[in-house]
Amino acid sequence: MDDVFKALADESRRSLLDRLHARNGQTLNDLCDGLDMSRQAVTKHLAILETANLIATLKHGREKLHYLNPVPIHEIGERWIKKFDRAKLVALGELKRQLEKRDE
Amino acid sequence: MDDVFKALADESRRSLLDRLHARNGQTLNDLCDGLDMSRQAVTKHLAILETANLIATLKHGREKLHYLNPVPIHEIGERWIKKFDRAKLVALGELKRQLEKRDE
DNA sequence: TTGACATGCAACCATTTGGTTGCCTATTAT
DNA sequence: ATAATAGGCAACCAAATGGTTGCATGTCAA
Repeated sequence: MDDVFKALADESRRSLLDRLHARNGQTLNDLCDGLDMSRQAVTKHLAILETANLIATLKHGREKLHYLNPVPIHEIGERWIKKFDRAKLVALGELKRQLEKRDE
Repeated sequence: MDDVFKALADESRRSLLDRLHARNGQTLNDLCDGLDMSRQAVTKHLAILETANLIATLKHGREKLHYLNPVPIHEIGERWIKKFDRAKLVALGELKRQLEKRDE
């Protein structure tokens, strides 16, 4: 799971996932289009996403097709984010009131 | 939002959030307890979490109390993870079938 | 008021990260 | 057959990251 969080920490990688979400099965060159970085940089990002199991690839001739795997993202939602959903932000005023009590 | 993703990318920081989730309003020293790193390292992690608005702090005498703010985590769930929830992992067999079609 | 305690600040360090360039290999099209 | 196309590999680099240590400051208690 750490792999997934680390992979998601980079904006370029999140935008690659967005692109695949918009259109699945793109080649490396497709994914490079319009991006302000070298093909090799993109390759590295894709490798990190693949290691985190966020994308799966399939060779087809000289092309490599990239497919989004939404499962790990879903699991982060289920196993991590949901835990915090019940917690509510205690207003600062409320906090202060509690603190006053502590002193009595 | 990038701040939040980056803050969550580190296991130590996620576990600090977990600790606050278990018991809110802990001091720096509380949070250091049992952790295998210096107080200053923890301070830095907490600063990053605070910048990402994941925790709020309140000075109380010589102590600094740390409170979890679950809102940004919730927002990542709503604004980012939900988007991918509808996407389904296309089985590899399915993918291959699609590829065969491409060639015709 | 003086010592202990809770925290802050700054300099420093090794490793990781995100990027580059140059060249190599494999597949396709002419 | 040959050139163009798609991608892979490796070396290198600067900056960010996660950690350390040493010292300073502010607050509480004896």
